[in-house]
Amino acid sequence: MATGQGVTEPTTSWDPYERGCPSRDVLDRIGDKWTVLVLGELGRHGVCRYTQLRKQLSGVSEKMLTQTLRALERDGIVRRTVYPTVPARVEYALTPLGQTLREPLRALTEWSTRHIAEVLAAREEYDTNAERVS
Amino acid sequence: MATGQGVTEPTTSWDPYERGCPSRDVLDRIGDKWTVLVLGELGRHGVCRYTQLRKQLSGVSEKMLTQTLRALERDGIVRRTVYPTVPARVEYALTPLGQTLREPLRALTEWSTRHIAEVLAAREEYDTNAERVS
DNA sequence: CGGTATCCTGGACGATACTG
DNA sequence: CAGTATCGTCCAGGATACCG
Repeated sequence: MATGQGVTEPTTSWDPYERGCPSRDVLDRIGDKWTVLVLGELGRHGVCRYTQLRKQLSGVSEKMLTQTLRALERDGIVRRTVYPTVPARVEYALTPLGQTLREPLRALTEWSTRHIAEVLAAREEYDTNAERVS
Repeated sequence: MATGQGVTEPTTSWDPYERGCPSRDVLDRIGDKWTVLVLGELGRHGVCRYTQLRKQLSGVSEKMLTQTLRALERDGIVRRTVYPTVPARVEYALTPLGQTLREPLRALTEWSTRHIAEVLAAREEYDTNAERVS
């Protein structure tokens, strides 16, 4: 919704990837497999180390966890702090910008938990009717 | 964030795809390329015909538009009405459930437009520092 | 007008091995 | 401990052609 809002002529035809679209940028980031889960852990625990995150998000590969964290760091949403001990110790935390993302994500998560039952019911009905036809 | 909230033991290790996760379901849907844009059009115009949507979302292929609309219909978020005239006339609109999605999506869109400048600035700084290193 | 059907490609994602 | 490097797979998404 409202992807074109406040950008340029919302009522005119418009390719989201031609001009820069803020919502597209953000959705491309949070739409991937692990970003929201990582933000969730950082939101709950405040500060997390790499291995800690790996354990919380069981199933994430090292490659994807690193990639996700790097992307978030690059976007200024997560801060990465390296302590030059041996062995190295790295801590991840939300930046102030990252904190501001919590509320909109919470809204979306709340919608999900509140309405998932309706969605699943609709899905089942749709599939049932489809098989009546075939 | 909060992907595991209210599901099962948020503090325990957990693979988002093993058990059903409402947030994953929803993110998988709205994270794709066209869903949010389609919902935006339907939110603004109330009722849209197929070709109308195609023109608004320039760049969308027939396949993807149909696929996106079908998925939303299956989830009970969009209602599809066929008028058996010749040639056929099909109208799409948000269901009541779809209406409730507007607010959380609006929150996310507003975050995007409000903070995109900070994100882009962070990105540029990150890339600049990276190239200093290499 | 409002779609299906088919083929194809790039990139997201995962598995595994290795390293400062 | 916290990664990097490499390879392989799968599928979202696009191009094109055809249809009731």
